[in-house]
Amino acid sequence: MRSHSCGDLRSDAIDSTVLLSGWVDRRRDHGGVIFIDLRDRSGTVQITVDPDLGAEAFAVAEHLRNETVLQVEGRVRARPDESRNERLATGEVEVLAQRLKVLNAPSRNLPFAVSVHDDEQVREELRLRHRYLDLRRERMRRNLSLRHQTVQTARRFLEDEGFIEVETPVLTRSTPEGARDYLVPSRVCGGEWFALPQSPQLFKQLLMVGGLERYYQVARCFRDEDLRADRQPEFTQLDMEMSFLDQEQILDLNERLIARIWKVVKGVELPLPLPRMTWHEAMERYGTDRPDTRYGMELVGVSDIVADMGFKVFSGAVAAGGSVKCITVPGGNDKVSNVRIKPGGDVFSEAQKAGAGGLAFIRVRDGGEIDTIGAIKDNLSDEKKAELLQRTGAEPGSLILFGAGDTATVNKALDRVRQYLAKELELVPAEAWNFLWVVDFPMFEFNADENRLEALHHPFCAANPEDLGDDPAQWSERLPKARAQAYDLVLNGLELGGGSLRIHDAALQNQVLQTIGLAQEEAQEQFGFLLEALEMGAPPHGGIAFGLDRMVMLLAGEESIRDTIAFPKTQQARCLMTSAPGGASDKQLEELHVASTWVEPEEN
RNA sequence: GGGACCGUAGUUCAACCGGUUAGAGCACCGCCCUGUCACGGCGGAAGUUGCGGGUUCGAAUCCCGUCGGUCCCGCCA
Repeated sequence: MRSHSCGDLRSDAIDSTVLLSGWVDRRRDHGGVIFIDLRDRSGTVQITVDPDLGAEAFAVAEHLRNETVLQVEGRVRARPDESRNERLATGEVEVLAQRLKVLNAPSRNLPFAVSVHDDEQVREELRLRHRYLDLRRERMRRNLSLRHQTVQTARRFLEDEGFIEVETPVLTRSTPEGARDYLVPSRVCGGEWFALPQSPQLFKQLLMVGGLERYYQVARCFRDEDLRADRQPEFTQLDMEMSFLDQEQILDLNERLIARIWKVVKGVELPLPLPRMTWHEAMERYGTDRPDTRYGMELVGVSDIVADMGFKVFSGAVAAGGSVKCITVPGGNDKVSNVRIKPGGDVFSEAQKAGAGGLAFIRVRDGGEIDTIGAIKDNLSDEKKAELLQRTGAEPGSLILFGAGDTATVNKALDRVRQYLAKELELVPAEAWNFLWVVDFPMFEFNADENRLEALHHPFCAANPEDLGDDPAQWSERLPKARAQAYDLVLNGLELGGGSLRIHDAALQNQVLQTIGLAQEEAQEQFGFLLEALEMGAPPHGGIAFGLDRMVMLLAGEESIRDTIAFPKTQQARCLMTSAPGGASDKQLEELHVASTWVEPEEN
C-alpha cells in the first residue's frame, strides 16, 4: 500500500517514485494546480497535482475533502526555491502526483476538525466521544508516542539491570485497606467475587519469595474512587520489586532509571543523585509530603514567638497544641490586596477549601514597619516583631500570611495558598524539573475517626532498624513511633512514585498488623497466603511503583492524564465512545448469581 | 454526597441591562483562480440556543429542575 511514510521524505528522495497512503490533512485548490497535505503517523508532505501531468488524478483531487483516506503514486521533486516551507519537516520536497486513489472518503461532516488551529480548543466531550478522530490529531499522536518511548526506555533499562517482566492476575481478591474495589462476580464459584487489583503489591512480594529477584511490570491498576484530572478508575503503574538491595541501592537504581527516561524522552540531563528530604522536614517547610521546590515562599513556624501574645487566634492555637505558621509573599503588598485575603476573596477561599477559618496577615512597610490589624500590632513587642521579620526574611513590600490552628490544618491551608499564589503570581519557573526523594516517612498515622493507628503507606513497609531495635520484646512499644524505610519520588510538587523496603519477617509482620488493630483471623482471611509465604524463607526485598500516566503527563506538559491515555473515562467513570458501563441481561445476571438492587429514579 | 464553571449552526466563538429576522471564522455545497502551505475571491445552505418547566407582552439571556462535560472538596493503603 505504500513505499514510504509521508513525514520521512527529504531531499535525498528526490527523483524517486513513491507510493504513499494517508489522510488528506488540507487541500489548497488554485484552479490550475492543487496542493494536498497528505498526513500519516510520521507527519505531513505536500502533494502537488498538475492537470498537465494527468487529467485523471486532477479530477480526483478536485473533489477531495479533508480526512479522505488517499493513496498517492508520484515522483519526489525539489520544491522551487521560493516555495520551500521551513515549518514543515518535509518542506524541501513535494510529491508530484501521477495517480490518486481514494481508499475511503468520509461520508458525513466530521464532529470536529482533525487539522485545527492551535488556539482553537475542541470540547473534550466531543474528543472523547470520537476518540479515534482525536487520536489522529498531532497532540494525541505526540502524547501516545511519548508514552511508548517512556515505556520502551524503562523496559530497556530494566532489561539491562537484570529485571524480568512478569504479569500478575487481574482477577484476584480484595486487598486490605485502601480504595474501593471493582468487583467481578464469579459464575463458577457462586456468591463469590473477584476484585480487580488496586496494585500488584502482594503478588510482587510473592514473586520475591518465589526467587525472581528482580521483577517489573507495566501494570494496570483499578480503584473505584471519584475521579480527578490526575485520577482514572484504571491507570497504569510501572511496578518494580527487587531482592537483596538496601534502600540506598534501590534509590540509586531508580534515579538512574528516571534520568535515562528524561534523557531519552526530553533530552534533559538530570544531575544525580537527586535531592532528598525527610518527611518531617517536608512537612515543616512545605506543609506537605510532596513539596514543590521550584519556588520559595516556604512555611515558617512562629508558634514560639506568638505563644504568649494577646491575640487569641494565635496564642489560643498554640495553647491547644496546634501551631502558627506563615508564608512570606515577596512583593505581596502590591500584588495581593486585602480584599483577596478577606472572606469572599480568592486567597481566602483557597485557605478555606483546605479547612482553615481564614488568614491573618501582616504587610511589611518601609523601615520594617508593620501594617496589620490592631489585635496583632498592639500585642507584638518590638523584640518579637524584629524576630518575626528576621525569621521570615520579610523585606519591605512583603506580605506575610498566617495560618493558626491544629498543625495538620495549618500545613494543609498554607501549602494550598502557597501553591495557589505561586501560580497566580507566576513564580513557577517554566521548564524546571525539580525532583525530590522524600524519605523517612512515619510507619503509622493516627486515624481520629476510627481511633486507631493506620499504615501511612501500606502495612507491609519495613521499619527503620535503628528505630525498631534488635529486641522483639520492645517492638510493640517502639513500632508505633518508628520511621518506615519508605520513599516517594516527587516531581514539581506531584507524587511520581513511591515504595518501600518490605517486611520479610513473619513475626514483625504480625506485630505491624497488630499495631494497626487488624485481628489475626482477619489478616489470615485476607492475606494469609502472604504471611504463610513469609515463613518459608522470604528474602529481604523492596520495591517501588511509578504512576506512568502522571509521568507521561508531566513529560508531555499536559494537565490531565486523560491526554496520555488512548481511551480514558469521564469524571463519571463512563466511556463516552463505547457508552460503558452498560446493562446486563437477566440471563447473564442469573448465571452470575447476581440480582441488581438498582431502582431507576422516578421521572418528573 | 457537596461546591463552582460550562453547554448557541458540523465546529470554535459572539449576541450589552430581557426586545423584534440569533451573527462571524473554519468546515460543507456551487462558481472562479497555476506555487500555495491557516492560499485567495464571489455566492449558498446550515439553528427546537442540551432537555423540561416557570416568570414575562416578550427568554439564548432571569428562576427552578434535569442530563452531559470540566475543576475542586469529601474520597483516593
